[in-house]
Amino acid sequence: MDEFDRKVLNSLQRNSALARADFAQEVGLSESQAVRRRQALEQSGLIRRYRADLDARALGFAVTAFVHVKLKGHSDGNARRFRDLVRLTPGILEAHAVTGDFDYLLKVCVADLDGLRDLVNGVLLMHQTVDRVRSEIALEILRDDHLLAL
Amino acid sequence: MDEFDRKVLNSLQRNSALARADFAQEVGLSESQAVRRRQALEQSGLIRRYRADLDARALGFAVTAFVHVKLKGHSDGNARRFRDLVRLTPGILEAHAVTGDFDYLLKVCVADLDGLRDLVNGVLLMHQTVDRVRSEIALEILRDDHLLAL
DNA sequence: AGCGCCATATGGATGAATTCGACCGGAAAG
DNA sequence: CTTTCCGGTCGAATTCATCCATATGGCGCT
Repeated sequence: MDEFDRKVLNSLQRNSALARADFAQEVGLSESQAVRRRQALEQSGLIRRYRADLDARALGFAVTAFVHVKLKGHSDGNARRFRDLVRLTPGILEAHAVTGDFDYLLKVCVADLDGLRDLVNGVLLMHQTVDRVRSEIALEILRDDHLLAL
Repeated sequence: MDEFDRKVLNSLQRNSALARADFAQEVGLSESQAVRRRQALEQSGLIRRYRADLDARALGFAVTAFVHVKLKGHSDGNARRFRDLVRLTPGILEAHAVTGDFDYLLKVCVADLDGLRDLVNGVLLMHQTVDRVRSEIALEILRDDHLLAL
């Protein structure tokens, strides 16, 4: 992990669709070497995958919200069941176990407030493991680039 | 936006590095048509960009946290200055204006707790516009695929 | 409904450009 | 001196951009 690897990762996390020549120039290496670096980083697992970043708003997902969740008990079984719920429920973009008054923080993206209600009241609160939730609706996205500060 | 477009977007948001042939098969169209659909969706802006998803943990970013921020006043100037701060500060992956007791919710990713302290105490709380913050540290990532439920 | 007509969608083909994978000789580092 | 890193080359595979012929789906008209 030297400066070139960082430049490779930085270039790819910003735009993985660059032509080889442009990519190599951005990295500051020859094509062959820049690509070798990239392949090594893919092989090592530091690059998890390549994905398309979609415009949620334009696709009709008007509501992004952050939902805090507190479980009823804290048994292993409850945690496992909630984990399965989170993994299988569409519309959940991220889910983290967090410190603080709540147990989990979910980032969700749905079509409208009805969708949020269905998710919160219909899915989360209906689940046996869930005690209570608190939702915060995203009014505006100031930044959403997921860029690691390499 | 028919079912094929949805399949194209779904395939790409999961894995944008598929070979053309595999991509077309996943979509259920011929190569030429599947690619035409993809190009149209790129052109329309529904596909914002292609990016590499990096393994933050393996890269030494051990701490992910969610930081609620409340501004001192709610003048336009304050909001604008805070927006600039957020845009320019490395380590902030997302920033949203949200409903609730706080004004903003930031997702940050830093090397360690010192890095979080530097960001919260050194950057955010030092800023003129910021009244108070509340940090929640991610103890575990249950889900992080950012998959829209197309 | 039946019929022609048009715009669009589709699958396939083509040659050009790009990417890939492997290789090579030289430079740099240990 | 040996290992690793680098830049460049080569042919093969893939992707790209374009074209073509057909198929499909409305749409107006009878």
